[in-house]
Amino acid sequence: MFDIRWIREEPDAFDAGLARRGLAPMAQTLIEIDARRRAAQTEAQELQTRRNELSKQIGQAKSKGEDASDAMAEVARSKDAQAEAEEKAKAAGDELDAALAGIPNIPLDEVPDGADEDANVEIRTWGTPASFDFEAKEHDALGDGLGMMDFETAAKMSGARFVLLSGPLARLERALGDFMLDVHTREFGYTEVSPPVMVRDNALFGTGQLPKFAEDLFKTGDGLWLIPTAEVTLTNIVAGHIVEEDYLPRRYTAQTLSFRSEAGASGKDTKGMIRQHQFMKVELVSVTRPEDSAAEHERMTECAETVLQRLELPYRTVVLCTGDMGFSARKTYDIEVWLPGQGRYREISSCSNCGDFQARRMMARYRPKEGKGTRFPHTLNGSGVAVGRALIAVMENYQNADGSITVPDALKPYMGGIEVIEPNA
RNA sequence: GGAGAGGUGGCUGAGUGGUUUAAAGCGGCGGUCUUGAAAACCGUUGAGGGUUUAUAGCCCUCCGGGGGUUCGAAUCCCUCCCUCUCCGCCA
Repeated sequence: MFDIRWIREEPDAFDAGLARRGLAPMAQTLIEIDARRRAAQTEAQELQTRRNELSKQIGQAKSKGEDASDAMAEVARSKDAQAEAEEKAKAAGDELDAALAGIPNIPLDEVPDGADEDANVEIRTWGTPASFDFEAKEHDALGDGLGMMDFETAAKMSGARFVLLSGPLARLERALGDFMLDVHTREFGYTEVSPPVMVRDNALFGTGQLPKFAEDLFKTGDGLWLIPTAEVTLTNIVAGHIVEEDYLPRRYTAQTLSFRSEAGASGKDTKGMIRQHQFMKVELVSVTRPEDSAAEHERMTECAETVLQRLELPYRTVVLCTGDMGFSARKTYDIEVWLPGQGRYREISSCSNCGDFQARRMMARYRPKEGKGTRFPHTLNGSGVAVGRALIAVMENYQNADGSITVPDALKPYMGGIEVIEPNA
């Protein structure tokens, strides 16, 4: 959400930012609505000032037993005009808010321009894709061979895009989540959180999923939404609060299920568990002072990369171009893990700096040590990492010729003595 | 689901229609004292918006959200939301 005062002062910069997102200029329209709003508001306020004076006079006159009918008559006459001005101001304000709520964040200068993922820029790679002396299989073939990844049974009760894991493979998913939480809490200072996974409209408005992306979400009969990512709940921890500057930075992590309707993805990744309606994810959220968010963004991305390094999974990190970034982000790094079965890199984490875009929407503020008033902090979120996709990556990278999966060293403490996952007899 | 009690400034918490501008405490900030710190004492300290070159003034709004009564509402009425307590049900 943008500050209309900033748009008023820098309309060209605002429109230039929109253009990089492929959007038409809006500054002039917004400024016109805002001008209407302010004119009506000023008028209403002036009438209110007069009314306040008169009410005071009436009170004084009455207490002395004097006649106040002239003042009362004047108040009565101005009532309609004031109500009309107030109504106009509110209508224009609502119109302005609705327009602003649908405008995405503007990319930082260093973000590469581009229409889609083909214009993303690789900034580093880590590890070397292993070469197998047999034909590497995809995770769903491996899972089927193990007898521990069952799409049919899941489909019977839930439909497409669900899976049922069992035995050591189910445990491997649990081990991955535990391992990731341990890394982030013990080594990187994140506070572990166990948040709700159902939220109200206002929480999703705060992080930017609403009002524009309702179709990507699941909604319950009671009007609650299932979170598409724990970014929603972790970021909304600070919603509506004014905190002291010393409180920042805040760093939260949580392992939760995420729910996505995948409305726009029909026909995409229909095979396997790459794209599910429900998946486990460890999420990282940071709330920082504005001047710290760029460094925090790098740090957060390193936290996510550390998970893959410990698991010895080759990956590359890319910076998303303007056309591939999410609604609330001003800059995003994607981490893509190497999948030998698919023979390509696939997204396993996305780390975004949202600037003050979300903080404004959820009225999260802090009180600076120096100077007056309050400021909006910056919010960042990143997967640290997607547990479901990490499971896939481990399976494909640690597969053996006989279809078994070697447990990565980093996960052995979490697997209760299981070192190799063997097919069910 | 039934009954009841509440939602007040960064936090706790007074205040039931008019001597406007919400008491007090805590916290924060400044100062006195001290070699320094703590304690004590004194002072100060809300948010959003309009106007404006202005983080100066002046003005408006804000006591959960919305609506109403009144010349005037934290205070009265309606409605919605939320929190808490007891009962019922229940992982």
